[in-house]
This record gives sequence, C-alpha cells and structure tokens, in this order.
Amino acid sequence: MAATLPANVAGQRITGIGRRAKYLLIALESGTLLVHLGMSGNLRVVEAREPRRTHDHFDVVLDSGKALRFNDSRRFGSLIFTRADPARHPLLARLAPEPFDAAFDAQYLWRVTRKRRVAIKQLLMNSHLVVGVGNIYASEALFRARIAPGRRAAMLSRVEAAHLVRAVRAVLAQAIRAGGTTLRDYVGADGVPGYFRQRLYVYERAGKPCRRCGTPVRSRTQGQRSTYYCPACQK
DNA sequence: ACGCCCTCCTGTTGGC
DNA sequence: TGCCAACAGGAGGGCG
Repeated sequence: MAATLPANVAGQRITGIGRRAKYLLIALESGTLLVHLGMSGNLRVVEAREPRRTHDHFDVVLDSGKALRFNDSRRFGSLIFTRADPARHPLLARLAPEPFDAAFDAQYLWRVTRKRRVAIKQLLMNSHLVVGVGNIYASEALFRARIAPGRRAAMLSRVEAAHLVRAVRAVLAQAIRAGGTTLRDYVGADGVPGYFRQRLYVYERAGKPCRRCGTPVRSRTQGQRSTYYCPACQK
C-alpha cells in the first residue's frame, strides 16, 4: 500500500468491479485498484463515520456516506493502484485460468501435471497452474476426488485429473454459496461470516472420523502448510 | 523450469 | 499468571 495510493484513487468514479484469482479489481477512471486480502484481510461496507478499529488500514469513502473499509491484522494483503491494463500487471499477467473457465478442464490439468514431481496438493495451490484454490479447498477437493495429497502430480491418471477438476469446481461452488469458510474472523462485505466450515470433510478435522468411512482423519505438513486427508478414502 | 525453503506480520492457543 | 513456541485463510522471491 504505497503512500501515493490516496492521491491516485481519491475523487474518482468507480466504473466497474471485477475479480481475477484472489484479486478484487476496482476499476476507476484513471486506472484500477487491486485488492488482495491475504490471510487475514477483509473489506467491509461500513458507515464512513464508524470509528476505526485496530488494523483498519484504508477507507474508500463513497458519496453515499458509506466506506469500503480495509482491515488486515497480519498485513499480508495488498492494495495496489495501476494505471495500465490490470491483466498485464506483473502480479496478474501470468496467473493460470480460473477454475470455472472452460480452459481449466481435465485435459489442461492432466497436461500441466506431466513431469511435475511436486505433490498434487501443492500443485493445486500454485497460482501459475490453477488459481483460487487455497489451503482449505486444496485438501477438500482432494478428499472429494479421493486422491492422496502427497501423490506426485505426474502420477495422476487422466481419469483422476478429470475427477479433480470436478472436485475443485464443486467445492469452490459450494463454499461460495455458503458465503465462504470462516475459521476465526473472516466476514463478507456485509459483515456476515461464511458457514462452509460446517461442511468441511477433512480440513481441521485431524483425529475425527472421516465423514465417509469413519477412519480418523490425518494431518501432515506439505510446503509449510497443513494438509488434511483420509488415509482410507484417498489413494 | 522446477522445487525447496524462507519471508512478510499479528494474534491466538496450548504447554509448561 | 506469565512466558514461549507453534500455528493460522497467501504467495512472492531467492537459491541450487
């Protein structure tokens, strides 16, 4: 969040709203404001006069008297203004297809996993290969596809790649409908938490019975992130 | 090009 | 009660 940000965005009309991967794109008359929430960020619509709270970093005050208020305790999030085509911004230019794009299909996933020795769970979280799949949904999608998270990506069959594409789309669609997964403090722009946490099959459920087969769910670390899986259902 | 590992930062939780 | 380590929703970057 550069010091020049207020000067770049103040006084301008919002001409559109978009999204690319986990970046929210707020189109302005002279450029685009890119918002990434990182791990702990959130953007809420509040009354502009509502007092700031800890870690409220930025307000986009609207003519209505409301404000888009950016709060981010860990500060892994970012607010970036760019004058150029946002799709060409270095952070966005090389991002993979969206999970719901036709381009993200079984053939695509099978192709990009060839010659990849990395574990499939880590590959799912690589935004240059697939976007939108974070730590929660990577575990959940692999459970639904019945694929063990530690499998080397290149070892997936065409059929497994097809199942995984379907699972990624299904879990994301269901989570979106549920308003997201609130683990501790996530809320949507309206301040309402998401309730997909109740629907998780494996994430945060180490030691608890698998909802499909009853075998205790396990956890392990992959790439400094926790992974959850059912050792019986996932092969 | 790839894969491994570190980093950024703050807050919460659990063990002693 | 205090202290400290471990861990948490992301992802860029350095290095071999």
